[in-house]
Amino acid sequence: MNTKLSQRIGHRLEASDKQAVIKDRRFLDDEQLIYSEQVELVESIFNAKVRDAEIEELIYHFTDIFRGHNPVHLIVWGMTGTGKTLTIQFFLTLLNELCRRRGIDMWHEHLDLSTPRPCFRALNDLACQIKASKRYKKGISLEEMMYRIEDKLRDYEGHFVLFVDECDHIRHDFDTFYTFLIRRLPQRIKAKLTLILASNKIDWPSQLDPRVKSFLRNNELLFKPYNAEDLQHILQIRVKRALHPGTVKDGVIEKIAAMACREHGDARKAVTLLSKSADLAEKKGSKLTLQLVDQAAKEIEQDQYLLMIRTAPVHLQATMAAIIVAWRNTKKSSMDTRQAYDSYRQFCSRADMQPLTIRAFGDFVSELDTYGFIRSRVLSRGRGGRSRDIVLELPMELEQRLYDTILLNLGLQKKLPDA
DNA sequence: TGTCCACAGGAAATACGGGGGT
DNA sequence: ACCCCCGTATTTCCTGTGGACA
Repeated sequence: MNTKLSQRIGHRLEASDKQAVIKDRRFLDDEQLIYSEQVELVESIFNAKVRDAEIEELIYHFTDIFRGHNPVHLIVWGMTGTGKTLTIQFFLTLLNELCRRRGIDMWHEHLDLSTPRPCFRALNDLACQIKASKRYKKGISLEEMMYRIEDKLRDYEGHFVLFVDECDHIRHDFDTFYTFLIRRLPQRIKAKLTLILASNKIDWPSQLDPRVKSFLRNNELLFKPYNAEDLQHILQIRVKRALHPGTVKDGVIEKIAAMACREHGDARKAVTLLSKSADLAEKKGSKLTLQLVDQAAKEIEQDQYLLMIRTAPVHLQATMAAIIVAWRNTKKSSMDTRQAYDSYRQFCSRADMQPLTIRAFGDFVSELDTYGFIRSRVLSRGRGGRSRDIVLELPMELEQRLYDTILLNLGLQKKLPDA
C-alpha cells in the first residue's frame, strides 16, 4: 500500500471537506429536483412576489371557467427564461386543483416546442401526451394524426387547456398546425378548448395565415424581463438551499444578477451561471469569487457552442470543420463559398463521406452564420461576381475545441492529421 | 449607361428510408 | 414479403442581382 498516496488522498478529502462550497447540488439544477421540491421552490419564488402581476392577470383571464364560460385564447409574450413556463405551469396546477374542488372538469397539457420541429412531429407529440397515439417518425399521414387527436377529445366535455410553449417553433408548415388548433379542432370536439400560446417573438402572429388570425379571439399577456432585483431574489433562494453559508463572497450574487439581466433577464441562465461558478469554486477549493463568475460565464458560452455542434447533422459538422481548416490555410482575411466548398470536399474524401452539392453546402454555411459560429455576408465584387464572404472569428481555444469535438464525434481523430 | 460576372437562394423534382396495410 | 404512402433531405434547375468596368 502506497502510504504517501493514501495520505495525499486523505489530505485532499479533508481539505475539500473543509472548503466545500456546495451543500446540495440538486438545487442548482431544476431537473434533478423531485416534484415536491420543485413546487416548494416555485412557491418560495412566488412568495417573494416576483411574478405577482402576471399571476393576477392569469387568474383574471381564467375566471370565466368558474362562471361556466369558455375563456378566449391567451397569447403570452416574454423572452426565454422570464419564467413563462414556470409561472404558467404553476398556475395551471393551481387552477386544476381549484376546479377539482368545485367539481369542474378541467384538463391541461403542456406542449413544449423549445426545440423546433415540423408540424407533424408537434402533432405527434401532442397525440402522445394525450395518449391518442404512439410515437411515429414517418409513415402516417398528417390527416390521420389530426383525426386521432380529435377522436381522443371527442367525448371529453370539460375544459381542455393546451399550453403551447415556444409556439413559433413550428418549422415549415406553420399554418397547417395552427389552422388545426384554432379553426378545426374546436369545431369537432365537445371539450372547451383554451390555448395558451407562449413565445418570445413579439411578431409571430404575423406569420399566421390571415384567415386563421381573424379566427383567433385572444387576450395578450406580457412577461417583462426579470430585473436585477428579481434575479437577486431568485438567486438568494437558491444560494440558501444549495450552498454552505459564508462561501459566497460579497457582490457575487449582484454580479450574476446583473450579468443575466443584461442578457435579457433570463433566470435560467442566471442559475446556470451560479451553478457553474460554484462548481469552479469547489474544484479550486476556494470561495466563490467575482473572478470565478467571469470564468464560468466564458465556459458556459463555449459549452453551448460545443453542445450545438455535437448534436448537429454530420454534414453541418463537416462544414464547420472544413471552414476551420480552410481558415487556417488561407492567407487572406476572408474566404468565399467556393474555397470553403473545396475544403469541404477534401474533408469529406479524407473522412469517407459522400460530399453534398454546393447548393446544400451553402445552406449549411448560412446556418452556421445564424448560430454565430461564423460571420458571413453576401458581397458583390462587380464583374468579379457576387459571393458570400466568410469570416471565422472564434477564440483560438474554442476553435480548436470545436475542431477536436467534430473529429471525435465523426470518429475520425486517427484518420486525419491535425490541420 | 449597359454589360456581365459568379454566385445566392427560391422552387420543383427526386431520392431516401421508416412505417402501415395486406 | 411486398407495395405504397409519407415526411424529410438533397439535387436539379433556374432566375435574380450589386457594382466594377467598358
